[in-house]
Amino acid sequence: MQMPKMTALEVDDPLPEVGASRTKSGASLHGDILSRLRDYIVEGNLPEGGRVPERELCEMFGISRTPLREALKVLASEGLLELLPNRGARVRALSERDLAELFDVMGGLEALAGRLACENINDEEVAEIERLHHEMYGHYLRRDMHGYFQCNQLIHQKIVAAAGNSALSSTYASFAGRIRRVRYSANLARRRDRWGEAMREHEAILDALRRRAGQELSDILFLHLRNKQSAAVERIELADEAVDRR
Amino acid sequence: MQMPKMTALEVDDPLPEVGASRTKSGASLHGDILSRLRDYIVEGNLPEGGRVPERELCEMFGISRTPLREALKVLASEGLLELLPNRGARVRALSERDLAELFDVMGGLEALAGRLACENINDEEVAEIERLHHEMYGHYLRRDMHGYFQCNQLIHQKIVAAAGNSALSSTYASFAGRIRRVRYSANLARRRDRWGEAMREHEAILDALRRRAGQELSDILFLHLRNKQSAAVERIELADEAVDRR
DNA sequence: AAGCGCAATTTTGAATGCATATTTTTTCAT
DNA sequence: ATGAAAAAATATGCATTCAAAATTGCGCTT
Repeated sequence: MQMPKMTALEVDDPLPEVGASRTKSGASLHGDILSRLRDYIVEGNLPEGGRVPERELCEMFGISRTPLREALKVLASEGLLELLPNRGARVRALSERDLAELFDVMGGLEALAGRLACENINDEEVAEIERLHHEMYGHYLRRDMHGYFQCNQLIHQKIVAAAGNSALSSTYASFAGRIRRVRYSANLARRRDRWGEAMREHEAILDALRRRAGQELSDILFLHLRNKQSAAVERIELADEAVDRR
Repeated sequence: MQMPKMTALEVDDPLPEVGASRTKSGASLHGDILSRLRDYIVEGNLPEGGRVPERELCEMFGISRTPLREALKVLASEGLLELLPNRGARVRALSERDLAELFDVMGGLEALAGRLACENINDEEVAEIERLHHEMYGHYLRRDMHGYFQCNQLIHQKIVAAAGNSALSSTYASFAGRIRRVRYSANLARRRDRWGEAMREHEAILDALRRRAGQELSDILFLHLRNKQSAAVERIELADEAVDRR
């Protein structure tokens, strides 16, 4: 019923095709499957440390094992999965330490982004970030966590984009994805006293950016991420105690 | 001796098995092929921008196309290759700008490494780097480019290792590989006047490390890489004029 | 009834096969 | 002879197949 007849024009849609809607309009089938599977995992649809069901996924995406397995190897090299010899792929479980490491790397990448952004950014881009900053401040005052979070992410993304370095951008995106998977299960940085602190850090970020003070911005961003890290790791610890671990 | 023969006892060795000697003792065939192929490409055995001969490589490694193609996808995601739809893989040609971007990211990663190293490094590790530094200085005085280069690399590697962050280490290694491929064709940073400057920068690096001045070290390292970048890019420009490009 | 061993089933890793797309070669008209 | 068109050869992408490993199920022993 949903086994794709190998070649010829097959138009039947095997299943609702998970993630088919917002897929980065696929070039090749491989690339298509890759991003769809990545999204599927990042969004936490597979249990932490759980086996990756090759057969099911093939049926879900309506493809054979070959392109799926190619995607698995790539996702493993990205750090989202781990491959056990003769035992297939698992969703990589992140220890507290792993998470701390990832945050530090994110911090390093953002620090770099900040420095480069100061070299390259133009006034409009700064104005745009400024706008987002004030919008975020509004959310902060209204205690709108969700809106705040969204602006926050956007600001960080804008800074990375303003760095104008594609190698940096893609590396950053990859790490963001790895961390995001965790974020889905345990929503981060909800500590009340952390919030005000974060807001103040963002003031400093904007200020340094306005002055194009690259080195300073670099430093603030790293420390900002360090603080995010502490908040996040605390959060995970709590979550780990509530649920059970591994 | 170390090739786990897959199916029936097929003992015939199609070809000398490139890179079989120093392979990272293969866990799976996939991982084995992956690192062997990566080394093969990084060492510049395939022409820049040239087609990757699937068939030949299969014969060379004595495997079928499936694991090879898996490796190709991974190497493409690492940025070493690019995949053209229906036209296979090409060795990714790095423009001047690409190279500058890669150096900047390396700089950002080393800056991070320096900062983290200052938090974690112990006295023995500092002593080891100090030893390497002095050895390197000896090479500098004797104008021994090769020895200098080797010590230099080792120092940078030691700093990254001292950061004690595995995510950082593997990302760093990946970028180093991408840049190294270029380094093989055009040996970098041979400008005479640059050499003394680099040596002075290394003095500052060691000094900051001794004082565990993370922020300072971070900054020095980024700028150090920036200067390396300029030297390298100049070098490439010259090489590009001599040969022909793309 | 719990533990153990062995066969059946499932899953994994990799080779092979096949249809399509691309590249090269040949043919033919100008 | 030159260039376009057609045909052959080749390469690519993906499906399928197959052998080995792992997992499961079942009967047997204790």
